[in-house]
Amino acid sequence: MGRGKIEIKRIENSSNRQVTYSKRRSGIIKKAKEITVLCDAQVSLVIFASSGRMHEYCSPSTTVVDLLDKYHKQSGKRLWDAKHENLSNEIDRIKKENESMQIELRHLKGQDISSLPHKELMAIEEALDTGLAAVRKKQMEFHSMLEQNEKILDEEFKHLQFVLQQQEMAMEENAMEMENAYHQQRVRDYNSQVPLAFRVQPIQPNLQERM
Amino acid sequence: MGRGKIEIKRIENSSNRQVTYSKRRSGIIKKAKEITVLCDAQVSLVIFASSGRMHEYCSPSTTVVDLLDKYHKQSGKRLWDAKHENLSNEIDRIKKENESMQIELRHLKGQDISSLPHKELMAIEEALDTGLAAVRKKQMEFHSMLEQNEKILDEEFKHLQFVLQQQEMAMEENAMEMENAYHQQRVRDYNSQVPLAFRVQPIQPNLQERM
DNA sequence: ACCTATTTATAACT
DNA sequence: TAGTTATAAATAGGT
Repeated sequence: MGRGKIEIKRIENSSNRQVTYSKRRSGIIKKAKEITVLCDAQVSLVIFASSGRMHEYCSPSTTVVDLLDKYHKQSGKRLWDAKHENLSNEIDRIKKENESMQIELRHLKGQDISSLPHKELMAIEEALDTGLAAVRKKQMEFHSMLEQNEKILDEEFKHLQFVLQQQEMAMEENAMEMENAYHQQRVRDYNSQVPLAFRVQPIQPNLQERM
Repeated sequence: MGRGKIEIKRIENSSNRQVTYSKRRSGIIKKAKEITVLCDAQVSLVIFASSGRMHEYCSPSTTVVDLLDKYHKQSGKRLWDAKHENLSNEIDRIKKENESMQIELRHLKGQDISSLPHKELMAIEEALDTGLAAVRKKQMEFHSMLEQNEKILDEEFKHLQFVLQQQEMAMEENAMEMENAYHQQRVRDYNSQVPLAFRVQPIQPNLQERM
């Protein structure tokens, strides 16, 4: 299309070739843009001139990498290196695992079970029963542990109370003894002035030894 | 270029769009071929239709991978690495998700609950209770459906039995009538030779009518 | 899929 | 490298 028809073969004249290259390049890119808009297609186009200069076009809302990823999947060619492929496979694998776990979780929570075959329902019920039993057992253990703790604390408390009481008594006795000592001195002082027949006898003479 | 000018915007008519897509796609690919020959350029062209179908062109003596490698180098964009990194991140993300789901599943199954705080145990117990209730409800529904089915089948069976019985009776009656007819003929034959006083009277003369 | 009027791309030229 | 134009090529709409 032009002033003259040309054969499709390498243009020997280098400057002609260069001119044709840029004109046709922009033509192709224009057409690529048009087909993306008209037919909502996605296009990845990379052109290298013989000089090595590169031009690219990629339809909007995507990237060359994305398109090449799709290309990779569809063509089955090993565009990406092995590592890459491994990663992709791993992702797929994990995603599947994820999904099945999600389903299992939902089932255990009683969701999405409407269309389940009876056998599976039974299995789920059994799993739930088992789980519940285990959890309740744990709860019981926890509970009895609490009780145990309480018992121990209680005993400890009683023991402390006892010790405290003893200490108090000891102090009291001490005080009493001091008092006694003081008092007996006074008694002695007094007795020395009072006849023996009038002296008061203690009811429990050895009280301090017994406590 | 055509019978009419068209605006460059999405073609709403789907079949028109499809037709235009194939025409223009082959046009672009043709031009890509031409520019490679005329200007010895290298072209990598990948086109995806909105349907997902893919077409590609790659200039001869090279491959999409080679061109992408060049593209990769020239564009300076670290597409490869970026992609790689994305994949790795995705894997990490999913793995974490996976792990937490796995833990949750184990807990619901009553495993690894020893070191759980009491509050979480309670939550798990509640979840299990809820799930169990839902599953049991479903089971009940299933069961009552079975019963219903059984009832219906039972009734159907009884009905069939009844019909069968009727048919059998009808056949029996038929046979008896034939027998009777035959027998009476003989009786008549015989009676014609025997005096009236010796004839046998049937005990229930109208038996066939009553059945 | 083919046809063709018309639009578009572009070869040669400036 | 850019603009012009005659012409080839692509293609929109129809069959």
